[in-house]
Amino acid sequence: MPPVVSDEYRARKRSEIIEHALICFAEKGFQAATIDDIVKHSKISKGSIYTYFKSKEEIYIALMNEKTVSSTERLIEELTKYDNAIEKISFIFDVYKMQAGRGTWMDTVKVHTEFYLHASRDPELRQLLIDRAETYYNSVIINIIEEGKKTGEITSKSNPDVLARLFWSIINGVGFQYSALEEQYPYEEVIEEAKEMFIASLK
Amino acid sequence: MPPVVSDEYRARKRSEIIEHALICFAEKGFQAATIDDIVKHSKISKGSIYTYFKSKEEIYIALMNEKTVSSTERLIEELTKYDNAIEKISFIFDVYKMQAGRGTWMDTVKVHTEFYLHASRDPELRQLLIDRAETYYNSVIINIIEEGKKTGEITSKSNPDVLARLFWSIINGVGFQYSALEEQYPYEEVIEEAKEMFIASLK
Amino acid sequence: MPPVVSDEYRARKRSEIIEHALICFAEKGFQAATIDDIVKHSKISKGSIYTYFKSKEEIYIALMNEKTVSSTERLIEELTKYDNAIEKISFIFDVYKMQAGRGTWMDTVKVHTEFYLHASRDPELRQLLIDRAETYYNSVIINIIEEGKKTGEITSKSNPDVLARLFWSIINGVGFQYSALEEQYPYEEVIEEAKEMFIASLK
Amino acid sequence: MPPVVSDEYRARKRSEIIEHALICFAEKGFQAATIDDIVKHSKISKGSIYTYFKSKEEIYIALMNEKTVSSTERLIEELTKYDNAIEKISFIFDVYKMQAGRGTWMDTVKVHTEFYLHASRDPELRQLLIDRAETYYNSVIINIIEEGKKTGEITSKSNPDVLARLFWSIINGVGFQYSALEEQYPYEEVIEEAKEMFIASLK
DNA sequence: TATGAATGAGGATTCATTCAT
DNA sequence: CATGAATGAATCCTCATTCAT
Repeated sequence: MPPVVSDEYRARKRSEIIEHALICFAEKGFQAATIDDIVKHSKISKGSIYTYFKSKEEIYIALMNEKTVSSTERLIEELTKYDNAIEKISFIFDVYKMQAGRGTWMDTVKVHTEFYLHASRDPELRQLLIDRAETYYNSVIINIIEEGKKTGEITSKSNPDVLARLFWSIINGVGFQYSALEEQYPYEEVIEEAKEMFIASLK
Repeated sequence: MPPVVSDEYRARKRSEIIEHALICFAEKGFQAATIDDIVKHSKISKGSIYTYFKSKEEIYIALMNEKTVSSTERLIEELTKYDNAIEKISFIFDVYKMQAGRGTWMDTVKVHTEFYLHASRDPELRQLLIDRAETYYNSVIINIIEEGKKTGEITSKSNPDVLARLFWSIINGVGFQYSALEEQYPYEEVIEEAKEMFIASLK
Repeated sequence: MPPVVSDEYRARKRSEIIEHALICFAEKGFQAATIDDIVKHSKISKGSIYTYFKSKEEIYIALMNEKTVSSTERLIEELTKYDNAIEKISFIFDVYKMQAGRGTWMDTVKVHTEFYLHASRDPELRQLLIDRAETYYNSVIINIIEEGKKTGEITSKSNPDVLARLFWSIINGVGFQYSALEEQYPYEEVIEEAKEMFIASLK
Repeated sequence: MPPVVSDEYRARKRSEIIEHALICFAEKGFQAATIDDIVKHSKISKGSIYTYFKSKEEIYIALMNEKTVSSTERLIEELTKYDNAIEKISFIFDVYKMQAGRGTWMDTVKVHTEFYLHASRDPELRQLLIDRAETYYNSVIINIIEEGKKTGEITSKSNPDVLARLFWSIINGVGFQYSALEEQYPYEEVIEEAKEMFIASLK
């Protein structure tokens, strides 16, 4: 018997659930958000959700994976447009700066941060986090820095790995404060300041 | 007739509960940690906990208040030892750098971060967060920067409020990543890098 | 897609829960009866009970509503068989007299009485009580009395509202004493005596 | 060693507790009223309450006993002022009629009714109820009726016990409805109507 | 696959009662 | 005797997950 529905149908349904789950998790937090919240928000029945994901936690993990992967892939692709290291760094700051005022992004930051906390308490997930920091985040910055050093754009003697860690810590720290304080936090100015500071330190 | 127990006794008991709650909340997260966990960990009976706090959330809030207030007060007091703005900033970075490897501090960071998320979803608590950011955090840095400008140590034209925001976002961002990744994260080096970067940008 | 279960199924389930709750409430009282008592008695799971009623109190209120409404409706319908006012009054006394020895009815009286106490302490429920006294109880008697006055059967000059109040107070008072003292209370004789007394006073 | 405090002191303290408990029980119901409510209302410490009564239920029982005994004794004494049976009955109705608007009395009725329910569920207390109905209540009315029959005032052929039961059922029924509906219930008129009806039936 | 009713373990909170001071 | 802190059993309710239709 052939599959009753296409793989593509299943993939779309999964995405749909994930999208609604993100909003629910952002609104109430992972623990406080219930499957019923997702049901209400997505209008997909509880039974259906459980045919696509075997637990609430699995939705959470899938959510994080897909967001990270897709956003990083897009970022890397866009970076190819620039061939100057400083411009690349500058571009990444600008990408985050542009997120100002976007609810979806604030939601993502909240869920992302909470997932970090969650994952840091589970050995398996923690490893995933560590791997991902390496694969998706640090390597991007390290590559740019090393490239910049070759061309002489960057003269900083600092350890590229440390710089990469600091880079993402700043992005996360600023984004997190913004997602919590919202309009009370001068997000764009702070990102701009961070950009100047970080780039100055590289030169 | 004298009171059955002194105010001081009660204050100590409250602190004791808070201390144990911090560990439990850090270990499992606020939602996942149960009152029974605190009972087991503290060996204080459930009923007793509820005579000192009227809900789990109240413990959480008290925990945050006391940690913030006492640590900030200590910090401010110690800052008076330095009369140079750059030295003051440098000292604060050093204070955080010294926390490396201290489990208690990593616990505090996790609980602190989670509380931020929690509070950002509750109008009343969110206001508390905003007020506290102003009163306890930003003002400290703004004062130092303005002092430094007067003495000519600091020449940066940037908005002191924005700088203060960035400062704490970096501290939080770095601390958070560290608390999640632990020994995988080169905390001391990152803090050192951040210190140099931030101070360079002020001059 | 058709609903998984019919409305009728749900209505029956609700009734079932209510029926078991009545017995539990009668046996121990509303407060003392636990949800687990209802679970044990009905063999319906706790979760299920909570999908039909959102709290123990809601079961209580539903219980009172359905009992009152259905029993009054039946009573009114049966009254149409008589076209003589005195016979109607006599019939109502007889209906209550017939309840002698029926455990279900004694249960209902107890729960009913306790609900009165409960409701008298809650502004919203108290209003419901007042409205119901008017709509379901007093009006029935007042209508009969006024009808009887027109036909000349009833010559009493007393206020029909006061007579209606007295009528129900007697029914309740007698029923309540009976439900508490059971076989120690000569219920049928007392109801009979009350009937004669009340009817004599109307003529 | 002689007793530290006099019996009279103890008796007064007990009464005091009982008086406050009555109000608390009336306000919230026996189960819902907590010992802490009584503590707050009476300003007597929890420990103290437990030196005078060994449980919450004991307060309840003591409350009922003292109220019943003292009020009945007073009633019987006052009845001696009348030497006519009808006047005596009339007087009792008047005593209850006079209670209109007295909060204390409405409180007593509520607590009394709830105690009935409570006691009817406990074999020991139920017996106490049955005995008391006989000793304190029915006998009073039966005596009057039998006296009235002797003097020829009363000609009713009805069983005096049944009449006595009906008498108290009416008093209770009317009182209870009044205590629940308060100003919505025309208490005085209903009592007056009941009095006329009952007396008419005796003659 | 889709649905939503059923399940019951789990968790926050309450409160009568005890007992050290 | 008086006090009120300590105790933990008891209870309501939630919610992730399962499964019959």
